[in-house]
Amino acid sequence: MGTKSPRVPLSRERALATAVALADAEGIQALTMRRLAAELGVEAMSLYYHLPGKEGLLDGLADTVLGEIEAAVRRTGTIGVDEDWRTRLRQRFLSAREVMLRHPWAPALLGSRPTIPASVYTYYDGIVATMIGGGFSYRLAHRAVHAFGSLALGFAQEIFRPASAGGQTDVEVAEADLAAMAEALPSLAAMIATEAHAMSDPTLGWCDSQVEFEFTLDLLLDGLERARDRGASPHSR
Amino acid sequence: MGTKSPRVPLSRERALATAVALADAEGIQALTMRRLAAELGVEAMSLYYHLPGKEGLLDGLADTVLGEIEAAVRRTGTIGVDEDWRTRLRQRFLSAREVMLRHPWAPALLGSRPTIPASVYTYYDGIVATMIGGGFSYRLAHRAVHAFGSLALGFAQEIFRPASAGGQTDVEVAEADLAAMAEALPSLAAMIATEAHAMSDPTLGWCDSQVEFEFTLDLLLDGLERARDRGASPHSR
DNA sequence: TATGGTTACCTTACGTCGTAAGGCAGTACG
DNA sequence: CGTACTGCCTTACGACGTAAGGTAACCATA
Repeated sequence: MGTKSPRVPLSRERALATAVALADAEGIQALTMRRLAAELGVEAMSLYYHLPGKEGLLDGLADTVLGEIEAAVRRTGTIGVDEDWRTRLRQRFLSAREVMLRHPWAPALLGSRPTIPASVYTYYDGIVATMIGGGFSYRLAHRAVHAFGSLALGFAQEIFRPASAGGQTDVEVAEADLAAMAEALPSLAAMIATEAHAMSDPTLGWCDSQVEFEFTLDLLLDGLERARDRGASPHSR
Repeated sequence: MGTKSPRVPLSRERALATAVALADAEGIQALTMRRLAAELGVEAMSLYYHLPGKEGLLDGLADTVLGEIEAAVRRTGTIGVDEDWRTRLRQRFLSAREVMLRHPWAPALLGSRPTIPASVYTYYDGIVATMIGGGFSYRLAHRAVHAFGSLALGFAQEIFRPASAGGQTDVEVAEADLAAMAEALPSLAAMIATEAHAMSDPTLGWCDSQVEFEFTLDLLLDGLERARDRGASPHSR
């Protein structure tokens, strides 16, 4: 023992791991630069050599959580590869939920990032890939992504936001470097390309969130009505 | 002319209205006590005579937004009274969405309140009442409330939260003063009473969020599968 | 008309936050 | 043997929420 002098020399990874632990233990509001530094046996300003600032720390937290989710998905996924789309999606969402229950602050954090983290796109790429593999059209996969909403990652405000309130971000990401994302996010890129191409009115952008909202609404109302007429649970087949 | 001396003497209502306008115009992060006071031609500490503090201000904002929603619901609702449950729910959700689009900060605000505002319960009471009137069981109405999730008010983290992470709030509200809420929220109270009574394992509380989550998941997957097999939109009938 | 209390606003100040600016030891390499 | 760089530290600034207490206007009562 001898807790003086940083034997482990402090790094972005160590800082992020400690930040996750601190947020888990005492809530996200306890996660301040000074407090995190103290937890690491260090002064606040030292963190700035490994993190670009508080916002950068939060972005790193978001990526860390998404990484946990991907790891959990892969873990349960390896048991039965080549499952059908339905069990694959179920595994994905249930794994995500498990991780989110471990980190109750994570959904709000993801929803509060001013720009959507790349790891979130990766996550959605997996969803779209699964659906395309399950025989869904790109259009329906797109609608499904909206319909899942908060089931997927526990937050959902973006459904209400018309693509970052100004035709920025989403649309720009899509149109500007669609080619660049094609390799990292093949399914998502293909979906966006297809949807943008099929758009009747291109002035609206490739995604009319009002239409998606109503689609989801009808999907749920239909399902509930059917459940009412049958008696209890879903599982139509 | 003559901007000096408060001709309008400042009040909770004026403060809240100005706060909404400020958040709309410059984002929720611009809403500080000093800034809001300046907007009202007053010093920061003067606000404390009409509001209990920053948290109280945010609670007031939440209630204000919910009030706007209820007003919008009533406005569209008066056109065709005695509609069926489906159009009534559609009107409700679309009205809520309209209001949320006017106040993009509102979903995150609602999701961040440490205790759920009473006006939110009122809103959900209306949903349950409509569903019961539409021939749904209390059980199914309960599941529907979970399934709607972020469709209803644009936020959804509570689905991931096991009743405020400790068996507090929700359950306590339910069991402690269930009788007290019965008059203000008759449908919600009846639903909770019924569900709590039908609970097989009372140690879990009256609501197992994992079960609700999986119900919603299957509801969506069923609906999407049906949409895939048919070709396009929902509307089964 | 004088007086004491209440109301509504203000001033000052404290502790906490994120972080800019710069200091100062070690280590690495010419 | 410098000397430049790295990694951590100290100090300080402005903005935040708000506790404590001051002050001026109003208003009922004597």
